[in-house]
Formats: sequence, structure tokens, C-alpha cells
Amino acid sequence: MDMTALRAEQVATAGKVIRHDDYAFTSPTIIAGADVGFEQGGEVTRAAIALLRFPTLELIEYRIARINTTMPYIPGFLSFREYPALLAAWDQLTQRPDLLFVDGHGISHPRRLGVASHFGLLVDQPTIGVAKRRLCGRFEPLSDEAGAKAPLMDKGERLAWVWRSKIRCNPLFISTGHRVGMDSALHWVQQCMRGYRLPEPTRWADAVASNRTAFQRWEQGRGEPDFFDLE
DNA sequence: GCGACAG
DNA sequence: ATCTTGTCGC
Repeated sequence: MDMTALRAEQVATAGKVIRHDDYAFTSPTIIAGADVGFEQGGEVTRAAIALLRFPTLELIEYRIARINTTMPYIPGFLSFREYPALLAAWDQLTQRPDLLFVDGHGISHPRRLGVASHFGLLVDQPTIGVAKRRLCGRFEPLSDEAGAKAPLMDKGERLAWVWRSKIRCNPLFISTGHRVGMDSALHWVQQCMRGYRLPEPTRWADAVASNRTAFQRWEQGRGEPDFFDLE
């Protein structure tokens, strides 16, 4: 693969990302979480998208897609590896969320095109990047209390909020994906917290993708009528 | 040249 | 990301 060409594509595509609020709702009705994982030694890429009602945060729908992996993981080029599977899961949804949380960075990326921004642009949806680790930029040390935050700075730009969502946990990196300003991004993420380090949409997407126990209880409760058309 | 480096 | 058991601390 031609890294030079991909790098140029990122710079060009990043120019189309909308970094401010550009959505109609005052309060969202549906917020989704997206998660990507790998199976069979990495040969298969699996994407999961979970839709939650807002503000109750109850799971209302989920979709899982599996496709053959096309690219290896290379820091800075994550979106090219993950978006095909995300698009496949997205196309299966019967309804669109108002907001989508994507695992990984948005504009807090060397060329300002993390997976949250790239995917948001592809489906023209408001997205927020929720990353667990830093990719680029610097920030002042955070105090220990839950709620502590500091701006992530890179080359004079404020790219994300480094936010300690829970005491004794490493902070999260909340950034603009597409069509959601940095402050709003943090705001909506904060509205989706329920006592864990990660927001509910992200946790559900992960639970659904890895068939976690909490998800299995939900699956049980819905009576498994359409066990087959779910993936 | 050396270290950093989302998932 | 994924492979994987127990274990230390609140």
C-alpha cells in the first residue's frame, strides 16, 4: 500500500471535516456507539454498532458486520483499516442515530483525520471520537478528581478534551469527529456516563461485539424472535 | 538518529 | 486489537 498517497488523501479529506455543531436536534433521540474488533488472528474485521435511546440509554438495536481484513494496523492510518466494516454495519441499521460515538480519535490526529472524523464524513453523520489513549499532541497533567480536564494541544491547535471520566482511571480523549464541536462533544459524552470509565454507547457496542454477559441478558429478555436476522 | 505510536 | 489467571486495591 502507498502510504504517501494515503497521507495525501487524509490531508485532502480532513479539509472537508466540519468542526462545529451542525445538527438539528436540541437533545438527541438516539445515540449510537461503534466498536471494531478482530477475529481469526486478525484475518476478519468485526464492527458493531449499538443504538441507544436518549436520555434513558437503553439499548434499542444493534448490528454486527464481519468482512475480510484489508489493511494492517499502522498508527495514523487506523480509519482505512476499520471503516469498511463500520460501513457494512451502518448499512444494516433500520434507523439512523442522531449522534455516533466512535472508538478512537476524531480530529486529534497528526493530519486531523482520525477514524471518527473519516467515518463521520463518509456517512455524513455527526460523530464524536472517544479514545482511550493519546495519538498526538500534548496536555498538562490532570488532577486526580473525576471530572478533571485539560485541552489536548498540537501545533497551536486545541484538538480534544483530555477528560478523567472516573476517579483512579486514565483519562479519555474526546474530540470532534464531524459536525460536532469539541465542547459539545464532551457535553454529550458526559450525558452518557453511568458510572464507568466509558460512555454507555461505547460500552454497549463493545458488549454486543464481544457477546458480553450484560448483552446476553438483554438478548434473553427480548425473547430471541429474530435471532437470525441480527447479523 | 531516536522515541512515540488510536485500535 | 488479541492472547489470557490471578491478583492487588478500593
